[in-house]
Amino acid sequence: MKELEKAYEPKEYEGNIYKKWEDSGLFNPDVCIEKGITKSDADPFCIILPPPNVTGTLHIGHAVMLAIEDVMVRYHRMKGDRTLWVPGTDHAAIATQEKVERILWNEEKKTRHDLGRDVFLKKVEQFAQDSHDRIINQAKRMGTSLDWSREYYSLDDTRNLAVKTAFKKMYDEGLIYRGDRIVNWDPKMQSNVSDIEVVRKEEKAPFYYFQYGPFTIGTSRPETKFGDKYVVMHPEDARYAQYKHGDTFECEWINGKIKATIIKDDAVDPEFGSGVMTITPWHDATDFFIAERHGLEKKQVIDFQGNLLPIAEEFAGMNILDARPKIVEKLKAKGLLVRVDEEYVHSTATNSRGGGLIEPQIMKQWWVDVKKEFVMEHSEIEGIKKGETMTLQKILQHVVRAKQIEILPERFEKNYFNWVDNLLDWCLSRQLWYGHRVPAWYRGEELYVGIEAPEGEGWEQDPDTLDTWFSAGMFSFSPLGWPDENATDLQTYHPTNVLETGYDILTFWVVRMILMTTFLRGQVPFKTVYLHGLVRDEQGRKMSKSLDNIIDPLEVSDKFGTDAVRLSLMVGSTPGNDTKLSEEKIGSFRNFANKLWNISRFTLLNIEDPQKDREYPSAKTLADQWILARLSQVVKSVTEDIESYKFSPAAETLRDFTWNELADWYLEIAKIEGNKSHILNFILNTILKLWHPYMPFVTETIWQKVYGEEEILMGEKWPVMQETNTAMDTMVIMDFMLLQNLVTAVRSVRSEYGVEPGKFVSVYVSAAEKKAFLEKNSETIQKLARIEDLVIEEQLNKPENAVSCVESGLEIFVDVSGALDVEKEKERIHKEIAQVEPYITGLQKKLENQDFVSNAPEAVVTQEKEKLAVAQDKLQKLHEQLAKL
RNA sequence: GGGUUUAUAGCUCAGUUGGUUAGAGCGCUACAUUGACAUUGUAGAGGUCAGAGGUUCGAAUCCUCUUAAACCCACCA
Repeated sequence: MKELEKAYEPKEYEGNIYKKWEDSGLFNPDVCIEKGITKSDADPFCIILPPPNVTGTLHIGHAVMLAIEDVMVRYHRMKGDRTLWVPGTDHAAIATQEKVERILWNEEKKTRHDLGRDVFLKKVEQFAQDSHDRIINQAKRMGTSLDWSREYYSLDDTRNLAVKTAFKKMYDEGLIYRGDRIVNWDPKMQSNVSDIEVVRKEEKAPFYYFQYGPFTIGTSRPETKFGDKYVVMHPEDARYAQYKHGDTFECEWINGKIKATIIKDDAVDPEFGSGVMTITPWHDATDFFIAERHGLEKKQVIDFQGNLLPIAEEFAGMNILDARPKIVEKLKAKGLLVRVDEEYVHSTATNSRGGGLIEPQIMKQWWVDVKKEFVMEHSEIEGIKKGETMTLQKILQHVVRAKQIEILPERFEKNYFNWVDNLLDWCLSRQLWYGHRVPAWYRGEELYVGIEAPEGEGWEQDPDTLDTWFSAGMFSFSPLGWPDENATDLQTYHPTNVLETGYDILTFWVVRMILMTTFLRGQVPFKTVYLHGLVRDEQGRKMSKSLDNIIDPLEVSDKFGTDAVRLSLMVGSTPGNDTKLSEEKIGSFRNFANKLWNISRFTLLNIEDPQKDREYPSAKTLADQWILARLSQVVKSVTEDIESYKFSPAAETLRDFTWNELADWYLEIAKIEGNKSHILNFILNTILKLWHPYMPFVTETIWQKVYGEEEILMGEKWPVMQETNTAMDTMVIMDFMLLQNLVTAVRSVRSEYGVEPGKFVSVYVSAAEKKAFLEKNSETIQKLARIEDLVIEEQLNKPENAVSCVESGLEIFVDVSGALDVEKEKERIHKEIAQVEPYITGLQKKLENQDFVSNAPEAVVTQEKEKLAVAQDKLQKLHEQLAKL
């Protein structure tokens, strides 16, 4: 006979199990088809793993993503779908380059410019490779059933071809243009960054009011004011009605007299400050757009290092932060400083990577025009026809509004539309070195955009690289073989089924994926977006190095087992909401994994000849009928929950069934009734399959111990839902509940009277019409409740020295042999009466209410009547018992 | 300034379209333990569902307002 060790030790098995999965080839759907596990014409199910950045290691957030996706993938594979989960990593241009630059500075006090582009890139590549290897190992440790044969890197040759092809196609269509626009320049990083990469931080800074001709203007940035020669106010502002748009005046300013022009524009908030401002179009986005609207001159004041240009005269060459107080000093000396608000709070823009202070600059950059019209060349999108005129923005709005893409939870659609409805052109180019080069070449005034360098001498490639999200925008199809439109994977698996990712990158990534995919392929990238929440520490704080509250997924996997970690990340969390994680929580799932192990251990000791494919077992006893009825309900409910992305409820249903019903009741009864080999085999077989997506290691380990090492659970078929007689099941479940209630009632009395757990008692039951039923199950009841003599009659009198109670319509008398305490009993019965009486009164009132009786559905009224009858019966019996004391 | 979310037992959370005497896990209390499992079992205590109104025969659930916390967006000169 096979036997399991006493406790489940994850460390002993996890490594081998993963290797066995890998060796089996079953992560690859083609192998599943070859081996006959999946039918070649089965429905495809595909998820592209959101590729982790090669900036370091996987954190707990990655673990959530891996766990949820692995549940879906393992479920669909077992269900028989042609299931593909594609792994990859992302070069994360700015994040990776910043990290390597920081290391370079800390270790060698060198900048990237000291090394030069080629040498620096070699260093980044090495760093990326190391990170990649670490990440892959970590992902494997989490038990992920990713098809490693299809792994991609966002910067590899195939993806580079995809990027160049996409860029050219969008350029040829006029959707990509090169132009001078204001960008977020990071002088520290020496690159522009996109709006979403900028974080704003609140800061208290002096706010200065200066006299500017007849006006008072306010600013927290005096150093930008050298070139200011336009003064802007709201056209409706009555205070300044006397000034006309285009009027000019002379006034004294920082470095002498200037000529200023009056501009009326409704971008000015009359409530703010004096309602008048001067503008610096080169270094402020709002000002830039005002200048654009009125065709005003723009002048650069600050250079790309963050120092003042010659326009600042005596301040030229100074860093802006050093110059600021000196400029204020000078204006004060000239009598132009009106007042200073020292309590002013505003927010400053910094680069989310590296923390550099953003200085807006006007620069020539590459952009995606989201509002330009173009003709759809190809469309499989419902509601958009081939040949129809669209804009990128309109497509983005359409596909979600028309439910071509479902966002879960639904409320994030609001975020999506908030973003998409206010969409601005997308700045593609970065002055970074690590990334896809812009596929553009220049020769004098000539510009060429293409896949390869143009023919002829003297062409120079654009030194800039592309925003990481440009390549990431193609991740639903570039990992499947695009631009080869005939690639089998692309044909089979696109559009993919689910994009599962954190809600924090909805706008970063999801929007860009939809944009790129709909334009380039005329398809949506995925049908469903499932957004998980962030994992926080037990106090709800973000995990960070400085708080030292980081839970490392591998560390806790070592300690508690990977299955426990996976479960703890899924149970108790709902899509779009953050979850709190603690080691205690993980520990409780470690306990559960061990429980499942011991359930299996017990089962194994009680079955002869374990076989995995047996016909549906027949039930011999009530308990058998009950557990099978419950099992099929559980199969149904778990299947439906997983299908509808309710991963936590599915696991909770399973856990409650496994622990509270199977282990606590059925296995105990199996010990009494005996001879349950076939049915135990069937139940074990089914729950191992049901648990497999959540806890792949422990279930696979048990499976191989039970059925042999050549067997692989991950390739098994998902349990089928049995055709059941619902009415019968309900009756069986009700009957079993009566048995449970009786047993629990007796145990409760025993506990209350301090009857020693080992001691047997006598119990008398007035069972009315349930007499025959209870007699049939008397042995089970006796053993479960430690009853020596169990007397069951339709109606019997309370024996001497017995404690009585009423449960499910039964009157139960427990002989506590002399320990009966009449006062205590009176008190107990009074307490119960006090509980039932208001309940009855409530129900009576409800049923006397004509509005209720006429308005409520009949079923509800009937139900309430039944409740009342049961409660009244109970009350009556309680009174009788009281009288007999 | 606009928007979103959260508020249910000491803690972490369930509670599907309004109809349960409001549930689970952890923790807590008492008792038990060499027979699958102390990573356990049995029994139990613990909640005016943030507050105030309203709709309804009926509200934890729908509406309005208030309070508290978290987050996102915005052209805070």
